[in-house]
Amino acid sequence: MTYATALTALADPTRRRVFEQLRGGPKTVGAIAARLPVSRPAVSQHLKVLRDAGLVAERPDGTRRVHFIDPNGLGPLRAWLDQFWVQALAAFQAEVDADSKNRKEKQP
Amino acid sequence: MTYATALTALADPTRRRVFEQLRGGPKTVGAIAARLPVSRPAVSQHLKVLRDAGLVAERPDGTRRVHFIDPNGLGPLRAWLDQFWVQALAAFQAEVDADSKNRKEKQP
DNA sequence: ACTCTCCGTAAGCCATAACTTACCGTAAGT
DNA sequence: ACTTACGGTAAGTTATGGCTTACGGAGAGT
Repeated sequence: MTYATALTALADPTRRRVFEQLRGGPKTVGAIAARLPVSRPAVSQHLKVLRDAGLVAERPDGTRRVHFIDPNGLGPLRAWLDQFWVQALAAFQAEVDADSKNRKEKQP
Repeated sequence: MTYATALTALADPTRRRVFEQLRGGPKTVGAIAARLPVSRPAVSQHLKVLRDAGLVAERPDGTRRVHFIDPNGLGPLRAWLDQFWVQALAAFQAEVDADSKNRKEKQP
Protein backbone atom coordinates (compact mmCIF):
# COMPACT_ATOMS: atom_id res chain seq x y z
CA MET A 1 0.00 0.00 0.00
CA THR A 2 2.99 2.26 0.46
CA TYR A 3 3.63 2.42 -3.27
CA ALA A 4 0.37 4.35 -3.60
CA THR A 5 1.51 7.26 -1.45
CA ALA A 6 4.87 7.21 -3.22
CA LEU A 7 3.15 7.52 -6.58
CA THR A 8 0.91 10.40 -5.58
CA ALA A 9 3.91 12.10 -4.00
CA LEU A 10 5.98 11.88 -7.18
CA ALA A 11 3.07 12.90 -9.39
CA ASP A 12 3.40 16.62 -8.69
CA PRO A 13 5.93 18.39 -10.98
CA THR A 14 7.47 20.76 -8.45
CA ARG A 15 7.60 17.98 -5.87
CA ARG A 16 9.56 15.96 -8.40
CA ARG A 17 11.96 18.89 -8.81
CA VAL A 18 12.45 18.86 -5.05
CA PHE A 19 13.09 15.14 -5.12
CA GLU A 20 15.46 15.42 -8.07
CA GLN A 21 17.47 18.09 -6.30
CA LEU A 22 18.08 15.62 -3.51
CA ARG A 23 19.67 13.28 -6.03
CA GLY A 24 22.73 15.51 -5.95
CA GLY A 25 23.09 14.94 -2.23
CA PRO A 26 21.60 16.16 1.06
CA LYS A 27 20.25 19.71 1.13
CA THR A 28 18.53 22.11 3.50
CA VAL A 29 15.00 23.38 2.95
CA GLY A 30 16.12 26.88 2.11
CA ALA A 31 18.71 25.68 -0.39
CA ILE A 32 16.07 23.70 -2.22
CA ALA A 33 13.59 26.56 -2.26
CA ALA A 34 16.24 28.93 -3.61
CA ARG A 35 16.44 26.90 -6.81
CA LEU A 36 12.68 26.73 -7.30
CA PRO A 37 10.08 29.30 -8.39
CA VAL A 38 7.95 28.66 -5.31
CA SER A 39 8.07 29.93 -1.74
CA ARG A 40 9.94 28.21 1.08
CA PRO A 41 6.75 27.10 2.92
CA ALA A 42 5.64 25.41 -0.27
CA VAL A 43 8.87 23.41 -0.34
CA SER A 44 8.42 22.62 3.34
CA GLN A 45 4.98 21.19 2.62
CA HIS A 46 6.30 19.20 -0.30
CA LEU A 47 9.04 17.73 1.86
CA LYS A 48 6.46 16.66 4.41
CA VAL A 49 4.58 14.75 1.73
CA LEU A 50 7.80 13.12 0.54
CA ARG A 51 8.70 12.22 4.12
CA ASP A 52 5.26 10.70 4.79
CA ALA A 53 5.71 8.66 1.63
CA GLY A 54 9.03 7.35 2.91
CA LEU A 55 10.85 8.83 -0.06
CA VAL A 56 12.86 11.33 1.95
CA ALA A 57 14.42 11.40 5.41
CA GLU A 58 15.76 14.30 7.46
CA ARG A 59 18.56 15.00 9.87
CA PRO A 60 18.50 18.08 12.13
CA ASP A 61 21.57 20.33 12.02
CA GLY A 62 21.08 23.26 14.34
CA THR A 63 18.05 25.16 13.12
CA ARG A 64 18.48 23.60 9.70
CA ARG A 65 16.87 20.41 8.48
CA VAL A 66 19.02 18.43 6.11
CA HIS A 67 16.96 16.25 3.78
CA PHE A 68 18.10 13.30 1.70
CA ILE A 69 16.57 10.51 -0.36
CA ASP A 70 15.34 7.47 1.55
CA PRO A 71 15.23 4.14 -0.34
CA ASN A 72 12.44 2.85 1.92
CA GLY A 73 9.75 4.46 -0.18
CA LEU A 74 11.49 3.82 -3.47
CA GLY A 75 11.70 0.06 -2.92
CA PRO A 76 7.99 -0.80 -2.80
CA LEU A 77 7.36 1.41 -5.80
CA ARG A 78 10.02 -0.41 -7.79
CA ALA A 79 8.60 -3.76 -6.70
CA TRP A 80 5.11 -2.74 -7.73
CA LEU A 81 6.32 -1.62 -11.14
CA ASP A 82 8.28 -4.81 -11.72
CA GLN A 83 5.09 -6.69 -11.00
CA PHE A 84 3.79 -5.31 -14.30
CA TRP A 85 6.98 -5.10 -16.29
CA VAL A 86 7.60 -8.75 -17.12
CA GLN A 87 3.93 -9.54 -17.61
CA ALA A 88 3.45 -6.49 -19.79
CA LEU A 89 6.28 -7.48 -22.10
CA ALA A 90 4.81 -10.95 -22.64
CA ALA A 91 1.25 -9.75 -23.10
CA PHE A 92 2.30 -6.99 -25.45
CA GLN A 93 4.30 -9.40 -27.58
CA ALA A 94 1.28 -11.69 -27.73
CA GLU A 95 -0.85 -8.81 -28.98
CA VAL A 96 1.68 -7.92 -31.63
CA ASP A 97 1.78 -11.52 -32.81
CA ALA A 98 -2.01 -11.76 -32.90
CA ASP A 99 -2.17 -8.52 -34.85
CA SER A 100 0.36 -9.57 -37.48
CA LYS A 101 -1.41 -12.90 -37.77
CA ASN A 102 -4.71 -11.15 -38.44
CA ARG A 103 -3.11 -8.99 -41.12
CA LYS A 104 -1.68 -12.05 -42.86
CA GLU A 105 -5.02 -13.85 -42.81
CA LYS A 106 -6.81 -10.87 -44.31
CA GLN A 107 -4.10 -10.06 -46.84
CA PRO A 108 -1.97 -13.14 -47.56
CA MET B 1 9.88 13.46 -20.16
CA THR B 2 7.50 10.60 -20.75
CA TYR B 3 7.98 9.30 -17.24
CA ALA B 4 6.22 12.42 -15.98
CA THR B 5 2.94 11.66 -17.73
CA ALA B 6 3.22 8.04 -16.65
CA LEU B 7 3.58 9.12 -13.03
CA THR B 8 0.60 11.48 -13.08
CA ALA B 9 -1.42 8.80 -14.83
CA LEU B 10 -0.68 6.19 -12.17
CA ALA B 11 -1.23 8.64 -9.33
CA ASP B 12 -5.01 8.41 -9.41
CA PRO B 13 -6.40 5.50 -7.32
CA THR B 14 -9.23 4.43 -9.60
CA ARG B 15 -6.96 4.79 -12.61
CA ARG B 16 -4.56 2.41 -10.89
CA ARG B 17 -7.42 -0.03 -10.39
CA VAL B 18 -8.08 0.14 -14.12
CA PHE B 19 -4.43 -0.46 -14.84
CA GLU B 20 -4.22 -3.32 -12.37
CA GLN B 21 -7.21 -5.01 -13.95
CA LEU B 22 -5.31 -5.10 -17.21
CA ARG B 23 -2.58 -7.07 -15.49
CA GLY B 24 -4.86 -10.10 -15.69
CA GLY B 25 -4.97 -9.76 -19.45
CA PRO B 26 -6.75 -7.72 -22.16
CA LYS B 27 -10.23 -6.41 -21.33
CA THR B 28 -12.96 -4.33 -22.86
CA VAL B 29 -14.05 -0.97 -21.48
CA GLY B 30 -17.37 -2.26 -20.23
CA ALA B 31 -15.79 -5.25 -18.51
CA ILE B 32 -13.45 -2.95 -16.62
CA ALA B 33 -16.20 -0.56 -15.62
CA ALA B 34 -18.35 -3.43 -14.36
CA ARG B 35 -15.78 -4.17 -11.66
CA LEU B 36 -15.42 -0.56 -10.55
CA PRO B 37 -17.70 1.77 -8.58
CA VAL B 38 -17.57 4.42 -11.30
CA SER B 39 -19.48 4.93 -14.52
CA ARG B 40 -18.33 3.65 -17.90
CA PRO B 41 -17.52 7.10 -19.32
CA ALA B 42 -15.24 7.63 -16.35
CA VAL B 43 -13.35 4.47 -17.22
CA SER B 44 -13.22 5.58 -20.85
CA GLN B 45 -11.61 8.86 -19.80
CA HIS B 46 -9.14 7.06 -17.56
CA LEU B 47 -8.15 4.76 -20.39
CA LYS B 48 -7.50 7.76 -22.62
CA VAL B 49 -5.08 9.16 -20.02
CA LEU B 50 -3.35 5.80 -19.74
CA ARG B 51 -3.12 5.57 -23.51
CA ASP B 52 -1.67 9.08 -23.84
CA ALA B 53 0.89 8.09 -21.22
CA GLY B 54 1.88 5.06 -23.31
CA LEU B 55 0.92 2.72 -20.49
CA VAL B 56 -1.97 1.08 -22.34
CA ALA B 57 -2.68 0.17 -25.95
CA GLU B 58 -5.94 -0.82 -27.61
CA ARG B 59 -7.13 -3.12 -30.33
CA PRO B 60 -10.56 -2.71 -31.96
CA ASP B 61 -12.80 -5.76 -31.97
CA GLY B 62 -16.11 -4.93 -33.61
CA THR B 63 -17.70 -2.18 -31.57
CA ARG B 64 -15.56 -3.19 -28.61
CA ARG B 65 -12.16 -1.79 -27.72
CA VAL B 66 -9.85 -4.30 -26.17
CA HIS B 67 -7.23 -2.68 -23.93
CA PHE B 68 -3.95 -4.14 -22.67
CA ILE B 69 -0.81 -2.97 -20.92
CA ASP B 70 1.87 -1.40 -23.10
CA PRO B 71 5.49 -1.60 -21.85
CA ASN B 72 6.41 1.55 -23.77
CA GLY B 73 5.24 3.81 -20.96
CA LEU B 74 6.45 1.52 -18.20
CA GLY B 75 10.03 1.45 -19.46
CA PRO B 76 10.96 5.13 -19.06
CA LEU B 77 9.35 5.18 -15.63
CA ARG B 78 11.44 2.22 -14.53
CA ALA B 79 14.57 3.85 -15.93
CA TRP B 80 13.84 7.09 -14.11
CA LEU B 81 13.31 5.27 -10.84
CA ASP B 82 16.52 3.26 -11.20
CA GLN B 83 18.32 6.55 -11.67
CA PHE B 84 17.59 7.20 -7.99
CA TRP B 85 17.64 3.72 -6.60
CA VAL B 86 21.38 3.00 -6.57
CA GLN B 87 22.33 6.51 -5.58
CA ALA B 88 19.71 6.56 -2.85
CA LEU B 89 21.05 3.37 -1.31
CA ALA B 90 24.59 4.74 -1.13
CA ALA B 91 23.57 8.16 0.16
CA PHE B 92 21.24 6.66 2.74
CA GLN B 93 23.94 4.34 4.00
CA ALA B 94 26.30 7.31 4.28
CA GLU B 95 23.75 9.13 6.41
CA VAL B 96 23.30 6.14 8.66
CA ASP B 97 27.05 5.86 9.13
CA ALA B 98 27.40 9.57 9.87
CA ASP B 99 24.57 9.33 12.38
CA SER B 100 26.00 6.35 14.26
CA LYS B 101 29.40 8.05 14.24
CA ASN B 102 27.90 11.13 15.85
CA ARG B 103 26.20 9.06 18.52
CA LYS B 104 29.47 7.32 19.38
CA GLU B 105 31.32 10.61 19.65
CA LYS B 106 28.73 12.05 21.97
CA GLN B 107 28.34 8.87 24.02
CA PRO B 108 31.44 6.65 23.73
C1' DA C 1 18.97 38.45 27.25
C1' DC C 2 18.61 39.88 22.25
C1' DT C 3 18.67 39.05 17.73
C1' DC C 4 18.87 36.67 13.58
C1' DT C 5 18.39 32.86 10.78
C1' DC C 6 15.99 28.76 9.62
C1' DC C 7 11.97 26.24 9.46
C1' DG C 8 7.10 24.26 10.42
C1' DT C 9 2.07 25.28 10.68
C1' DA C 10 -2.52 27.72 9.91
C1' DA C 11 -5.79 29.89 7.12
C1' DG C 12 -7.44 31.11 2.81
C1' DC C 13 -7.59 31.31 -2.32
C1' DC C 14 -7.87 29.27 -6.74
C1' DA C 15 -6.98 26.08 -10.44
C1' DT C 16 -7.16 21.42 -11.75
C1' DA C 17 -9.20 17.09 -12.45
C1' DA C 18 -12.25 13.32 -11.36
C1' DC C 19 -16.83 12.43 -11.57
C1' DT C 20 -21.76 12.71 -13.38
C1' DT C 21 -25.57 12.80 -17.12
C1' DA C 22 -26.68 13.39 -21.86
C1' DC C 23 -25.82 12.71 -26.53
C1' DC C 24 -23.99 10.73 -30.86
C1' DG C 25 -21.38 7.57 -33.85
C1' DT C 26 -20.44 2.81 -35.29
C1' DA C 27 -20.49 -2.11 -35.96
C1' DA C 28 -23.16 -6.45 -35.82
C1' DG C 29 -27.40 -9.23 -35.79
C1' DT C 30 -32.15 -9.93 -37.32
C1' DA D 1 -33.40 -1.03 -42.92
C1' DC D 2 -33.98 -1.35 -37.75
C1' DT D 3 -32.44 -2.28 -33.52
C1' DT D 4 -29.23 -3.17 -30.02
C1' DA D 5 -24.81 -3.22 -27.76
C1' DC D 6 -20.59 -0.77 -27.05
C1' DG D 7 -17.98 3.14 -26.40
C1' DG D 8 -16.06 8.03 -27.20
C1' DT D 9 -17.11 13.08 -26.33
C1' DA D 10 -19.33 17.46 -24.29
C1' DA D 11 -20.83 20.12 -20.63
C1' DG D 12 -21.30 20.99 -15.93
C1' DT D 13 -20.49 20.19 -10.90
C1' DT D 14 -17.64 19.44 -6.94
C1' DA D 15 -13.73 18.19 -4.25
C1' DT D 16 -8.95 18.00 -3.84
C1' DG D 17 -4.51 19.96 -3.37
C1' DG D 18 -0.87 23.25 -4.38
C1' DC D 19 0.34 27.96 -3.48
C1' DT D 20 0.41 32.23 -0.93
C1' DT D 21 0.89 35.31 3.28
C1' DA D 22 1.16 35.52 8.19
C1' DC D 23 2.60 33.82 12.41
C1' DG D 24 5.22 31.23 15.95
C1' DG D 25 9.04 28.41 17.80
C1' DA D 26 13.82 26.82 18.29
C1' DG D 27 18.79 26.97 18.01
C1' DA D 28 23.37 29.76 17.44
C1' DG D 29 26.06 33.77 17.90
C1' DT D 30 26.94 38.34 20.22
